[in-house]
Amino acid sequence: MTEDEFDLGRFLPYALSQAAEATSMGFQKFYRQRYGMLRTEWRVLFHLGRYGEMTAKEICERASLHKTKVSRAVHALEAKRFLSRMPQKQDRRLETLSLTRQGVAVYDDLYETARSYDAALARHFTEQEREVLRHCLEKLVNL
Amino acid sequence: MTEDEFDLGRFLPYALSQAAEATSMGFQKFYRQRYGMLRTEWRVLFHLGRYGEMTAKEICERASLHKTKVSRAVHALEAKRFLSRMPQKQDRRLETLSLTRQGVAVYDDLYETARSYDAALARHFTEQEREVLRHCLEKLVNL
DNA sequence: GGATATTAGTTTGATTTGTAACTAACAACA
DNA sequence: TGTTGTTAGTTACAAATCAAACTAATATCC
Repeated sequence: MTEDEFDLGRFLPYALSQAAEATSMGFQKFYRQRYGMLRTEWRVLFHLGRYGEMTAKEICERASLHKTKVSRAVHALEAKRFLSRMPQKQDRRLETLSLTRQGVAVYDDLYETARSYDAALARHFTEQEREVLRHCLEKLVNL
Repeated sequence: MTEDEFDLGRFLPYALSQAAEATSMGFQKFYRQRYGMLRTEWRVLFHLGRYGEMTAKEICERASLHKTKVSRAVHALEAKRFLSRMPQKQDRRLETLSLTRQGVAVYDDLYETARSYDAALARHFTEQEREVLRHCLEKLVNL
């Protein structure tokens, strides 16, 4: 293959999708098998566990998720008793979402799982490679 | 944030998904708006345009796509008259797929578009960063 | 106060995806 | 030949996603 050949593997959106797919699938089985959760549910749970209680709106912004996705994830997490809602007095459109005791336990478990899953991935790269990778990905997201 | 803090942005599957999402959305509008194509259709079209005629099975393998996805994309591309099928004499389960003249024109257009889209992304990074990025993504896919 | 516009969140219907069962053709081997 | 197994591709049904319309509450402006 000459230097000039433009191949799918060199097309950044494709290469990123494939890598994202590969690594996400590996982690997905934890939250799916253990807790029957979907990807959006895991993200919402993570945000609440990591940053504390907040409204659905705030989750949308922080996680760059559409409000319908968040709405459904919140319902699903509520049905699993991982999350509870508390209407705000001063603005009854808003509800403060927070994890239940059980939700916190699930978060703790998945947090540690994510951490070691990530560490296992990181082991394939040098510190310098990780730096560059992180930097590139961040730049692409905020592009 | 301390060095020890493990954040979503540092979780590789998440960072990759976000970056993939961001870059894919940008390119998606070309094949969607111009040709009403879905992502899988674009990938199938690309494979046929780039590597020449082949069977659905071969596309599945090369593109790491499930056979139902390919089946549906092939039907869609056929409906758009971008692709035609030619049953094989020696094994009638197989059909050789190839792009029509129109399909080739679409491929040529999207190929050039992808090339310049990718070049635009690449401009944000140094040659060294691109190398590391490419290397890391490839490793993650074959992990 | 009352009309109009925003905002948070939900619901609905259409599109897309995933999973598993299915069909048709071929292969292997008694 | 006939039985059993495999393979390529399709179909059918359930699950998930997306966009747009909707509801209820608040804000704005006259």
